Amino acid sequence: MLDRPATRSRKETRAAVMEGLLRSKGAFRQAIAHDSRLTEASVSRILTELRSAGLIDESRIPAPYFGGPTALVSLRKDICVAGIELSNGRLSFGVGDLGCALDYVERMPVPARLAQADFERMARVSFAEMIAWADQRGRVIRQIALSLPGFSQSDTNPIFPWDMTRLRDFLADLVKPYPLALTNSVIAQAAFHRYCASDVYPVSGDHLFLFVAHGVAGVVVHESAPIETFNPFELGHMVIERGGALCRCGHRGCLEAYTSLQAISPVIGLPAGDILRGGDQFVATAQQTPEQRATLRDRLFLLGMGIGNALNLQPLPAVVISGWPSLIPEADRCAILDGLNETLLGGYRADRLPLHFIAPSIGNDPRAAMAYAAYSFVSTGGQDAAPRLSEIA
Amino acid sequence: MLDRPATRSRKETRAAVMEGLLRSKGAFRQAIAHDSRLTEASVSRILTELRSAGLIDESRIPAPYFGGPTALVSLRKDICVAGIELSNGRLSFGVGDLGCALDYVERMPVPARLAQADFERMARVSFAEMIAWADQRGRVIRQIALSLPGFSQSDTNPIFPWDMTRLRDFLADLVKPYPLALTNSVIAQAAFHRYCASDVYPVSGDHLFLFVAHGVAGVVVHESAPIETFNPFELGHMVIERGGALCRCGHRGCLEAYTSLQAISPVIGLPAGDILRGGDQFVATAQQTPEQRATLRDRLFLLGMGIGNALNLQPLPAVVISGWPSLIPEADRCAILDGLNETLLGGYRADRLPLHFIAPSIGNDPRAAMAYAAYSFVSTGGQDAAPRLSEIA
DNA sequence: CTCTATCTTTACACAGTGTAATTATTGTGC
DNA sequence: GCACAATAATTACACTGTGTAAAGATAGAG
Repeated sequence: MLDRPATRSRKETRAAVMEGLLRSKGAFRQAIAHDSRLTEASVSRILTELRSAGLIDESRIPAPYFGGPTALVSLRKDICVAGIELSNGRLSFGVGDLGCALDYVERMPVPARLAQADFERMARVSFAEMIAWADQRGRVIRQIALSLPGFSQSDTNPIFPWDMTRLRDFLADLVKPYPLALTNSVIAQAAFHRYCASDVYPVSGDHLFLFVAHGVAGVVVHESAPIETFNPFELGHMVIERGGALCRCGHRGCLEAYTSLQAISPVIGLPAGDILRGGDQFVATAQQTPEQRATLRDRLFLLGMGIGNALNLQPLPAVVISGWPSLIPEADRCAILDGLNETLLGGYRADRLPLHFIAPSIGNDPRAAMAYAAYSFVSTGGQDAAPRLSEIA
Repeated sequence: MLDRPATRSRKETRAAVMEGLLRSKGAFRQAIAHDSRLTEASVSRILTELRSAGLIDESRIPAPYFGGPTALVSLRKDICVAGIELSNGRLSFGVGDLGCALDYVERMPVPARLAQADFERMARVSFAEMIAWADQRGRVIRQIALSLPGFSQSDTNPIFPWDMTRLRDFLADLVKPYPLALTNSVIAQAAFHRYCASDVYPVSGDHLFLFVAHGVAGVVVHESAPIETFNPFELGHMVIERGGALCRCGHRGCLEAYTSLQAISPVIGLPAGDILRGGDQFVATAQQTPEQRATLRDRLFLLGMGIGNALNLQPLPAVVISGWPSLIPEADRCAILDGLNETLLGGYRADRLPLHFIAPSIGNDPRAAMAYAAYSFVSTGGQDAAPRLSEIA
């Protein structure tokens, strides 16, 4: 849109360069200049700043061609971020570097309806342990991120009906003096896919990302937009069957009442908590009765309807689905396409709407939150989070 | 979000100042500085530029208080824009100033399914007439806007299934050398309400704007966002009744199949084209049978469901509805609330979601397109559109 | 007609970045 | 091992946009 990019503040430019490095996991100056829309002269200035701030590494490598570049610029591996994640029945704490390494992790099972007071109690203990671990090793946590299912700026969380003011106060007190970013689980997953698992992610352009688990959460991924601007939404509470099945939200006919883990648990014949645990193995549909398989297909059809309705409001060229549908054999999974075909304006056509299934990122927690922390850190240009220990040195 | 506003290009700054003047219809320097986030010194510089470009008027008025300002700054009334609008069964051409005055207008009835070739034929003639009118009076059209129902950047128009490349080529050739902006009817209406009828508009913050006529179109109005970034969507093709009534799009159960003008025409007992024509008078429901009224209420209930589903994906603090539901007595209209209550997560509560009905802006055409043209003009900072006639003088 | 409160403009400084000239780096050929 | 060449990386300079602060203009009060 911008004919000539408007000048940015130094912080914004640093953030742009660092964000590019986070995405690419190391780049030559030419590529940096291109990605961040700067001249190489400006890149040089910015890198000089980042170098003296101890934020980048310049590893000498043999030149790729005659006279070519020899310094591969990357974010320093010893920059440390932490993630806290509440998802899929677990509360997880983790510490690692900007490259998604997980050097410390603690995971605890929590009930599906975790009370705010219980969360606070657990968080207080585990957070202290995590900080103690980092302090013992002299590792300075530069940014912390907490991801919550259902979180949004509007502070009305359908998953965890907590008092958000109280939560913010609690967290501010808890993490002080560390900078904290609060975000939605789906956005954190988007950050994970963008910054940590970008090489295995099936789509590169704009798309709809859906996570089907206890709820049906979605986010519109705009490739060029900053992750923090993404609008997460709960597709699960779209009413697709007037007067239909009772949902935990009190309404009837919500998508979630048909397609959440709880709803399909009896159909698949596994406890809700175990369905995703199996890793990226296919759910064994062979042992299901034809009736059960038909039911499963109908549920997937409804999911397709919900996706189609969502895409009618927000047309997008691709869809990525994570969660239990990814574990279903394709023969059954394609019921989603039928649902899409009956709702998506103009009908579903595989060539116009690529549909990708990726393994539910269970067992990765809290790496999604850590990826968001890494993003938050680079977004500040590495300036807000003062390295407290190194100040002493 | 921005701690300190990043510096803008001069064009952007000019655009910001002019956009503020278009919204406020005249302001003192203090207010301009505040609205456009500039110091008064910078405002002075920008106004000096705009003055020498012949874009603003500074009317001397008595100071409102001791030592107060005496120059009210406003956009010049003789700046001329044109709008072309295709909506509600009419193709309209209009010329006027930035203040929404309508100095020239031609309106022609068109069939609901206007063929692209027919549009081209009519447009060619009417456009020439409009230009002739302006030329005779020495009025220089600085910007033209065309608004189309269903238009979107994705170039898949469910209302007018035209070849968009052909349309763009046709228009580029037709309007040459005038600058042309192409937009969606709902966005044009949003521009109309923001810039021309802002004083009678019921909401000032972010909200969902819906227009229920031949289709059910919506747009999310972000108060602080530029209008061109708005994403219009066709709510009408959300499937709310699986296997329900057949819609013109080929699917079953679309909202439009229940709530479009065509769908309610037999219920109200008026031809579809006449329902909105009556102005802002209530549709006489007294002469309807109880069965008809019940049907109407059910249709409004479905509309409420569609709105609730849309708001679940994109939570917003208010809704504004324009179109035929605004003409229905409140006793029946409130069926929308019931539909909302059964879909909106957390249920409908009047204090949390103000719902406003405004008269369908029929008979205003093409003022919405002209408002968008005015917006497009100020967005360029008044620089792209060269005043051709005055160059001679 | 002068004074004064306030608006309005102008002079100056500074941040950010592109252009172009300068300096550094490293593999190649002898 | 050394000069050369090809390209990378840095630096000097200029320009844009805007804030600060001082100077200038305006109009009502007395």
